[in-house]
Amino acid sequence: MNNLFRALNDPTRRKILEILREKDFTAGEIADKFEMTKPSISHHLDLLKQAKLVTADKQGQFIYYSLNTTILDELLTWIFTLKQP
Amino acid sequence: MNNLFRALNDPTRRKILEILREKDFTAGEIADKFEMTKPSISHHLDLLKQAKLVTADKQGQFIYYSLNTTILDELLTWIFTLKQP
DNA sequence: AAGATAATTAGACATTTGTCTAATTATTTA
DNA sequence: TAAATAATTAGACAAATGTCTAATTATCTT
Repeated sequence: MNNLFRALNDPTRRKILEILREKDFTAGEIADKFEMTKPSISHHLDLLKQAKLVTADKQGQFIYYSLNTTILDELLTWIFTLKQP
Repeated sequence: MNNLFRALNDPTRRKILEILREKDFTAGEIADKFEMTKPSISHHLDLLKQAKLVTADKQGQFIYYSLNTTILDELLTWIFTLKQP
């Protein structure tokens, strides 16, 4: 859970997740959507990967990133438990 | 949302929320459940309050803290949107 | 009114985090 | 095979974070 909360605790990373909701993108395509250097985005992608919120699929020299929402079920359960009377 | 994610991104604060799920506690009672100084817990409670995850109710020299889960609805909506195909 | 108790605020300090530039690795293409 | 392209890794650095001790504020009790 620690990695998950850490990954979500940054607006850039949350935006990346929202972008990947539409479809898969390469690291470069994602970086193009931000006013930030590629290494910074690469680092954010790494944290998202550590949290298993995204998966990376290398195709030639490109790396496609996909959203993985199943890991969020853990978070949903935690929230629901907290909300339970 | 920033304050919310920030507040949740710490194991001590998440534990405090879980403790408050049972019933309201004073700051001192909460602090007693951790191996950490009172000022540190006070600081965590402040961040939780900033995120509106808890409310504080002063009764005499005691301050009772209560869980507020309604603020989590915002987070639930965000997660569900992300999960939506 | 003085001392005791509950809690916060202030300030210091080490660790973590987010960003950058420069360098490196891997792949494609001329 | 050399140059170009995509992406990451390495290392530096400022800002944010979590913890502590000491001091302060507010309330209660004798």
